[in-house]
Amino acid sequence: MRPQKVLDIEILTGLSKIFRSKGYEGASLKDLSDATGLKKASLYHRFPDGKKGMADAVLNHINNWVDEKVFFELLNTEKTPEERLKTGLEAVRVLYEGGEETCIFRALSMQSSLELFENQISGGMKKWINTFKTLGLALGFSPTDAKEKAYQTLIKVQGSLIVTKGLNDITIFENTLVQIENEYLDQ
Amino acid sequence: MRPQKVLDIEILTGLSKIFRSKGYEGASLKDLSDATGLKKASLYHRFPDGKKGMADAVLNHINNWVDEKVFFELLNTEKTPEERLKTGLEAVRVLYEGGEETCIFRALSMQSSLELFENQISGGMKKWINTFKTLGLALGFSPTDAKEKAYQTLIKVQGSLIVTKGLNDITIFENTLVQIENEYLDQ
DNA sequence: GTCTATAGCTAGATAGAC
DNA sequence: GTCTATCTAGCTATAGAC
Repeated sequence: MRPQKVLDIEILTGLSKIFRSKGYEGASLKDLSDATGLKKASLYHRFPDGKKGMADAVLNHINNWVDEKVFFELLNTEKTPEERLKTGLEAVRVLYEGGEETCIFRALSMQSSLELFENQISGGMKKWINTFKTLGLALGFSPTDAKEKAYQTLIKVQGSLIVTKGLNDITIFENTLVQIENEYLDQ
Repeated sequence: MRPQKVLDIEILTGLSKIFRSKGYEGASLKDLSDATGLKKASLYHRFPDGKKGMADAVLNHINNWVDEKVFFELLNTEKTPEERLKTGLEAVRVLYEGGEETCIFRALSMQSSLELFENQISGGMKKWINTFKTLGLALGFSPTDAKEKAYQTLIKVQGSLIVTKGLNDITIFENTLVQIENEYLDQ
């Protein structure tokens, strides 16, 4: 077999950059080709299902990253709940590059693309909520409060990313992360 | 002059439905034509700047609606601040059809379209924040708290709309509105 | 596995009749 | 003011050489 000119991880990084910034409809195969360094036909060789397959791969890649970096930290029982919160939110900061990057869920959840990716998006959001709920319980919240706090955490992260983009001000994202941490610890 | 087959308001309603659900790149002229009942060439007669002009008109239309229905209520000094909050949030509920509709800011703020509409989007968000800050002051918040509360209100509305779509559950939006109201009154 | 070349289609936009 | 017909460019996707 001929060696891969571009590594899988590099391809996923390039595809991710385009889908997250332009959305599904806004991402053209030319964009995806330029960002990966592979010609269109080569992308189709790697992803026989075409653009849909590329976005699926990006969603899985990011969901896996979040599993390993964010959720693993939040659930790592070798640390105190307070430490878990801190390192988990630090991973969230990295995931969104301090507010510079959008969320892939947001980028792929306009009507037409939401139909294609609803399982991965709703699954990812549910896992997010369940994980933060678990952390809330470890911090002493009641089940009801922990669940509500988890929803609010997801809502605030998503909302702050939107407002950060709209006002072109990454301090909004950063302030929100700090506020989330304080609210978990303040109770 | 030949009479308009379709009224301006009906056109704006149709265009708005498409742009809000599909985003700028995802909205085709065929979509826009079908939704308004006007053929493509007729749309170009009404909007000489084409698709960009149509989205501009939708943004202005919605910004005006929000001015008249949401901000007017929030600032209406003939009522108590508590009443203003209640009726203002009720208008927000109508704006997003209880969580069924997306926000036009969100729909038009992917990278490529954000460049086209950044002034209207950032202007609209700033006005939102200033108006809620004014209400917070009327409710007795300190300037710092009122400003922070206003940011959080915008963030929560935007975030709850994203999560509502992702989980296909409009109770998330509704719960968020109720929570916003309670937090303004609880202090 | 990657490429050039191209198919087939739809996009946004325009010309000109009525 | 609205329409049919059409233009060009770009789109997603595929064929087949290397």
